[in-house]
Amino acid sequence: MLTERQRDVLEFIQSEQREKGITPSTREIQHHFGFASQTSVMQYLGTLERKGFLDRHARKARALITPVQKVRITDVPIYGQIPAGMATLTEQTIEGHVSLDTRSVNASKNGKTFALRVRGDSMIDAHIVDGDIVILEDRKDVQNGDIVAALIDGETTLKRYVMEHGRPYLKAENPLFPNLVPARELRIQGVMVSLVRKQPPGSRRKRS
Amino acid sequence: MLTERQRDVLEFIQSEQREKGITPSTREIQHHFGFASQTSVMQYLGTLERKGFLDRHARKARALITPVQKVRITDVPIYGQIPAGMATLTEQTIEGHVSLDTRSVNASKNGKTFALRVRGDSMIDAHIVDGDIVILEDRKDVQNGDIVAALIDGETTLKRYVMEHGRPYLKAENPLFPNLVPARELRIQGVMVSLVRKQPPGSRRKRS
DNA sequence: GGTCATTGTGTTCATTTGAACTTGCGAGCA
DNA sequence: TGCTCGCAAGTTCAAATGAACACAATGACC
Repeated sequence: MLTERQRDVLEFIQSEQREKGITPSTREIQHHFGFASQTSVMQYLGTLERKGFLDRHARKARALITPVQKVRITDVPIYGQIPAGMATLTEQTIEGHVSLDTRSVNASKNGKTFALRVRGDSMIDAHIVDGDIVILEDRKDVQNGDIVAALIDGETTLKRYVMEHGRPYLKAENPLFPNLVPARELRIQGVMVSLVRKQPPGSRRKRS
Repeated sequence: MLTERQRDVLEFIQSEQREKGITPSTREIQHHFGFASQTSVMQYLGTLERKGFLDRHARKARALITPVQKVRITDVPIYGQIPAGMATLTEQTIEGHVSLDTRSVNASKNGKTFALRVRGDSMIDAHIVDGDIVILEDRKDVQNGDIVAALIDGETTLKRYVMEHGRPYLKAENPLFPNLVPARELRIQGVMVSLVRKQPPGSRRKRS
């Protein structure tokens, strides 16, 4: 898709953005590669834009936008507890944010992505422990075996969604916790797509 | 710390960065607030910089750096395998990147941060499974009980660092794996600070 | 009353910066 | 052979942009 040289230019732009926090100007790119003219740079930028690796704001300074900042990084709100409906999610219930790049999250564009802080060890056998932050997506197509956040008795719990004999139930991944068979409807708030765990150095984590 | 007006300016800059991907110029800030002169903007920028809410690259266009992009988000390289010395880490051995915000990672500024993809189930009892990405920091102060990446026989392995009777050894968190007592020196490449797991929906993950 | 930080206006300047035009070279292709 | 495409040099322009200088109003604090 890109020639080697074109990739070099793109990577230089991205690394400058990461390291200095600002986009390089055409002349800075020129000098880095030792070009005697800016025209070369202009051509690379034009090509990269045409191929979709770059967005430019015409006539503005340092106005290059690479997928690094535009597509990849998502700011995900962490909720302590999810109330009844997704509609009632407000800024108030947000505990904090995690920023992750889209690829490491597997997030699709359509669904709303959010995060929950895990409390308790009911999913310990799925290697999800107390304090972990699970990233979920509000999607419709729940599949058998997915780990989901569901609303049971006004509380949000994380369980595995299991379909058996045509009827779904929620399975805790810990023999000490009971499975939940929904009385009427099952309200799925999100499907787990990713997990983030802080590991404070120096504090030994208990083993199960 | 900041006056209301100063906060307004800072928030405008940050929201432009998030939405458009580029930093506003002084004139854009000026027009947004309806100032008749750029000098007002210059004063705000000066104040914000003095108070530490902003970094500026003098004489460069759109070169404002706010904590949004500078402090919070770190781009962490993922290595498949770490060769002998940290010095030999090059772009070539990088498998990809994860972007995380500094807070969720607990990363300190001094140490180099990097990531490793976990292979095998030797840390299963610490709830680290095959395919997980562990974020590590290259630091000197390894403490008893930390999970570390260490170099053993030319291979990088993830183990728990345990100090016993004044002598350190590496403990696998899986009864099926042996502990490693270093013959001579123990080469710690990094201390685990965080973990990221992708959970592909629809594919049921095996339990231990 | 005096000092200081904050918030402004009005104006001017030098630099930075994106962009356009022309020319040249070599590789691959019909 | 002629054609396109990637890569690059050389030159020039106009717009975008940060920065400086002088002046002024307001409110807090002593």
